[in-house]
Amino acid sequence: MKARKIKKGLWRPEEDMILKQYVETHGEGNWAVVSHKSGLKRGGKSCRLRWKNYLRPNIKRGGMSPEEEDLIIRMHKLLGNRWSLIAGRLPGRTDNEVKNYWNTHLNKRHSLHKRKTLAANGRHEDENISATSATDTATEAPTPQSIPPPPAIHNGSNDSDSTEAMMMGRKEERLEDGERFVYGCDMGSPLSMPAINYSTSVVFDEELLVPWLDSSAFV
DNA sequence: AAGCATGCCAACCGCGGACTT
DNA sequence: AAAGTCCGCGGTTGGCATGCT
Repeated sequence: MKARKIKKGLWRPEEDMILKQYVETHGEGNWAVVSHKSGLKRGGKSCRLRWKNYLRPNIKRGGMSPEEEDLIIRMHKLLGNRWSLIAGRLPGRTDNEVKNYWNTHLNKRHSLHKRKTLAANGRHEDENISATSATDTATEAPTPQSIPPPPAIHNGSNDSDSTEAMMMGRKEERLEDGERFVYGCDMGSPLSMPAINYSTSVVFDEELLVPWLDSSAFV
């Protein structure tokens, strides 16, 4: 069969217009078909990315507000590099934007703060980390009262959480019993179990956390 | 003014999971 | 059940803009 030549690199305004018009007319989904039928010489993945990150309605561009920044920091502390999950809590922001913002602004700031804190406390950085997680760069203490409590009772019928539940349940973050996550974290969140020292770790049930994250209370 | 270094961000790549045949 | 395809994710790279020497 004849392989189409795939164009790469920056998108031109004409290409944006074509893709936008096509998606608005035919809808999202099946990006391989979109790229073919719209006449764009782009791969399906490229079309999808461009639409999702730039052309979609309600995309928010520009600098992050302090509130957004704070939310990113706190979410990253909880979730690690789950950019799509974090972006889901920031209306109009994309995972790519959140990821870039973290890598260019917050990550640097945090490692600096981390070094200062460790030097001041004179303790080992891995101390009190109870389980493997992707939160290796997150150490700064957020404002405890700003995080809403998780739901008290698990709603078992909430199947809209399946995607996040699947992601949250990735094996590398599961403990031996497969039931709970324990993240090294020094935040004083209501998530913490009463018996646990707030300054050392946060413990929560996956089944509780996922619907909680999915609730609008966090936005 | 020119060359180099650094910062930033858009886009690509590879992988894994879900879905379809 | 197996193979193929699609989709979405996180990591990484390329290139432009800006600052510094």
